[in-house]
Amino acid sequence: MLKEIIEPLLDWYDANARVLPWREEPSPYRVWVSEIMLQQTRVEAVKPFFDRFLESLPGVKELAECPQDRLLKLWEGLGYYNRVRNMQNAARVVMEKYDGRMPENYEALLELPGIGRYTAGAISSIAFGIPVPAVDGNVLRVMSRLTMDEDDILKQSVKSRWEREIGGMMPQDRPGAFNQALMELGAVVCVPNGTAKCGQCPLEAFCMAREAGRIRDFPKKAPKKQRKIEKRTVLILLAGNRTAICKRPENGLLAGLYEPLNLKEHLSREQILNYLKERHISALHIQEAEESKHIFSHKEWHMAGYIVKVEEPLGRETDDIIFVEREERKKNYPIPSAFRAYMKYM
DNA sequence: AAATCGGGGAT
DNA sequence: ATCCCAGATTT
Repeated sequence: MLKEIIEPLLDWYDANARVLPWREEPSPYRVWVSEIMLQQTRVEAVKPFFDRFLESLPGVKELAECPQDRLLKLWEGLGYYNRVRNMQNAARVVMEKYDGRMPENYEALLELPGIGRYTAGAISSIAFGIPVPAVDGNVLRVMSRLTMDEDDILKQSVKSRWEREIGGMMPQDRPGAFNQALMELGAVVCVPNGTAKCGQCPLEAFCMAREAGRIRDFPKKAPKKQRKIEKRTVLILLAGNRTAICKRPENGLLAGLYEPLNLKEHLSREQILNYLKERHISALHIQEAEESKHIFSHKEWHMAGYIVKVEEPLGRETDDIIFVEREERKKNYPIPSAFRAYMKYM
């Protein structure tokens, strides 16, 4: 019976829970921010961002009122930037609809932008003590191994089934600890890729995959499709001590962030000159920089870089291009990691 | 149901 | 190189 895992799991968690910034004082806002940051992102990656974010935006009101550039700058390098844009939209709803206080209710949390079933369950259980499940990738891996479940954990139907299963066995007195214990076990003991540390697992005696010596065979996952390769041409425009950056569109990849000129395909010097001429930018000199590859989850950019010295623009702007000094750029403009190779020129 | 959306660390 | 992460939203 699966319910037998509850007590040994909670005992293990009490003795082994990691000390994490968001566990010190699990207020609804702090739990919310941590859960959004932790979506598809490891604990170690989130650590440097969490305290800085909380210090800069200590509450729902500050988050709701924060200018977008400053908000994205706090998220710069974390990835999946719509997470923080959605969270700000949710903060504005919380201000207007709930008088600035997070709703103490799973269904109401689920309605907020950026909060899905997992995050609503995590906030409900950890911050409010509501006995609802929080099923993430860790939990699915642990459960699939415990029961040798052959189903593909990427399927929504399988996640729903485990939510129902776990929802029916929540310890009513410690739902937050139980959810975190399952995730913690998956994160530090029942780790992916067949390297599980079964000797340290409090559930070893209950684990069917362990008994069968088949930990490596679980969880089952459908193979993922190949990434698309996109050729890009990146132009580092230098005008005196200023460089050119452009704001990306409000939707889609890297929405709202800034970047150097980033053009489709690999362009010849002639094509580059034509492009600049059409935008009334006088190029004085073009120098090849290194090529660079950046891998996203579903596509790759193969970038050819050029350093282009241009005449000082009369005003500050040409079209949507802004010329800024290095220190101002570093302080105020969020730029994706994809351009890391070229930042030394800017 | 499938595609989109980042980045980095482990293997 | 491949995997995968305290997932959500859009198509």
